[in-house]
Amino acid sequence: MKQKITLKTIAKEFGVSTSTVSKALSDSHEISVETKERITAYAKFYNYKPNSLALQLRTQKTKVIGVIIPQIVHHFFSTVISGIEKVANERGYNVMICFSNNSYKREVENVELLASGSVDGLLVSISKETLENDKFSHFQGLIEDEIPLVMFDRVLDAVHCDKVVVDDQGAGYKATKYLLDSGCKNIALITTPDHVTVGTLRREGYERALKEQAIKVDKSLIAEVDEKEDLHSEISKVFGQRIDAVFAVNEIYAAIAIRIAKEKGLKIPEDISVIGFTDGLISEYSSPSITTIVQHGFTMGKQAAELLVDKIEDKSGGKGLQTKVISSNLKIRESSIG
Amino acid sequence: MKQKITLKTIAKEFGVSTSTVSKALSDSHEISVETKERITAYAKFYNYKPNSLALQLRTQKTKVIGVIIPQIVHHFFSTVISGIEKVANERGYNVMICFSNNSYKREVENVELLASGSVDGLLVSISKETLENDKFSHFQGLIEDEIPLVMFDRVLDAVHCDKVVVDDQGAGYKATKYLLDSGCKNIALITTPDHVTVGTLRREGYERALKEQAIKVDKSLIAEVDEKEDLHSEISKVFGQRIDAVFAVNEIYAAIAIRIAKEKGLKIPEDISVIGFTDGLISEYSSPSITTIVQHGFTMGKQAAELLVDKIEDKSGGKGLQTKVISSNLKIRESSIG
DNA sequence: AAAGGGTACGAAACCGTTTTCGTGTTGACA
DNA sequence: TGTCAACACGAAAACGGTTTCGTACCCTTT
Repeated sequence: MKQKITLKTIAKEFGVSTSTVSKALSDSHEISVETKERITAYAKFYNYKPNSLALQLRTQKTKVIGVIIPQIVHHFFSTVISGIEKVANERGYNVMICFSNNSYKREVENVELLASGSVDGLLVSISKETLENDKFSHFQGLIEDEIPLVMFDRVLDAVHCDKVVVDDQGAGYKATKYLLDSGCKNIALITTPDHVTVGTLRREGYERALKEQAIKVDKSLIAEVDEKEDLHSEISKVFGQRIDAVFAVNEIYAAIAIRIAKEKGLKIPEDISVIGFTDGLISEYSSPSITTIVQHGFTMGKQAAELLVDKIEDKSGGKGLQTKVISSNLKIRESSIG
Repeated sequence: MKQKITLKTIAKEFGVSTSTVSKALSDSHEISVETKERITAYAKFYNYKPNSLALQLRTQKTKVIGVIIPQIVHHFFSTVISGIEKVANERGYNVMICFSNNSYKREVENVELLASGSVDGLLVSISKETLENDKFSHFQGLIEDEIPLVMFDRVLDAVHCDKVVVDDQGAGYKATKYLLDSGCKNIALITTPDHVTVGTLRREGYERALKEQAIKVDKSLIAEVDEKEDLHSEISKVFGQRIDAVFAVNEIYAAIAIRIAKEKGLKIPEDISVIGFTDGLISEYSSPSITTIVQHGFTMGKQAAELLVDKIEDKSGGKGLQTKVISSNLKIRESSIG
């Protein structure tokens, strides 16, 4: 990198002090009009830009917000990031992104790195491993240092900070209720293992909707599928039962369910309805297109960022800790009976 | 944010100078063992972390690389980012991400922002608008300031910097050749308007493969579809012709082609083969799954980042400007005849 | 006793900027 | 002629580190 032009360079050029140059460039009344004109002209010509590091050191503000997410190659997280970037940009902040890769160790490293002065605040979605082990001392440290922190989507209840979450329970309820209302009786649920909070919540919603209509929860209709296993064969199991609908807790499970249904010669939605979660490209472009719960990742990102920036700029108005719940809604497509 | 603990704080506590503390913490031989022990113990207890801004100002290095991409909600770009982050992390760098939203203005703003001292180098994929207007003075500025710059995927030929691109022409050729070899005669091409370089290159590959087999390029089989238009009706047009294969330059176009084929009662791949570009989730999980050109976004991200970090650390070894070409390959699935 | 050499630490410069608090010069006014 | 304000600018501190270059002290050596 070439030696950049600094206040000192300019000062030397004009035989004045750096303070004079600084003031001239900020159009201070202390400097004569003539001097100001000469200096600004020179600065513009040589494309002078104040060194942001120096500014940051002085003001103790970096105008950067750090984001830690489990992974980026995931439609939902991309949309969240997109929302975060939008408000960050509007409010004059930049975004620094790190991935935990769902590993506890990487998450801790990232937190420490970002917290050591390079960001004004942190936006975090917890990694799966951290969720499983329920360790959170790295966040406790942030809170002691009073570094603004907002968690979103995958949160830790034990950490006292602002949060933005999806109403997963309500969403599970909505999806199941919709299937019941459209005449389905035997609804299979394809979910994740228990430790992933969101899966559990969606399941609770599912069970609540069934109970409300006095339908017993049939465990043989529920498949807990780990992402590492053979998805196709795991999901096939529930097709052994007599079912007329499938509620999958994510897009991919839904797509696989559709594939299996087709293989078994079932017509969608006539013989079986399928409903997914997360409104991504798969749901939109597969044929038949898939009815889903849309999660509003963009909204979630925006809200989380707003919350954080308010906190950083101390505009939260002493509201204390907030937890915002983003409600989701159903987007009805071809894989279910309207 | 709480007042953080600094060298000065510690120095005052022990009645020594900041230099002593600094040296003690870096285990300098100049400091007595006893003093070192007392100071490090204290520092550990109070969780002292050197302020990274101060370090950065002094060393003139931020250990951050800036990335500017058109959009994040896009499978290919997510994978690229993922690759970038991987090597950045391995080599001790952080990643700062900005989106141009395909707008020239935002791209310029982002470049200026990142270039004003907050990053050690820049990784850029050009926005569509910039590509259309062929304006690139903002990059010229970077080059004059000798700020390391690597462009990837969507690049500007006029800017002299390192580049990492996909072999789009070769990929177009490969896809077309494969279709021809499997017995298809009338291959429709669904591409983007001309100004998007990648679309043009893929088309060239398509035409080259046809010519090689002495087949005339039939313009009525080529649809130039803009993303803003009604994709379904635009793509429908080529189905008016007699075709036995479709080569789409992206996943979404391919998915829509499949949908149209189904609507027309055509069997895939018996009546018509479909091949896409970009190996995303749609291709993998739709049924039938879609044969695609896989682009190796992860590899691209890694290579781009390697190139950049080498440049930053001056390890490029005077190789001059490099352009790396990532070759793509075909992933055969259900939508075509193996 | 003078010279030499470790030992253990401090002073100060430096990175680039902003900002507070002088300070020298000029002109006006009493 | 002395006083005072206004003007235009400079010196220095501050942000938080690292690093170079002293230097005071003590012990050994000749």
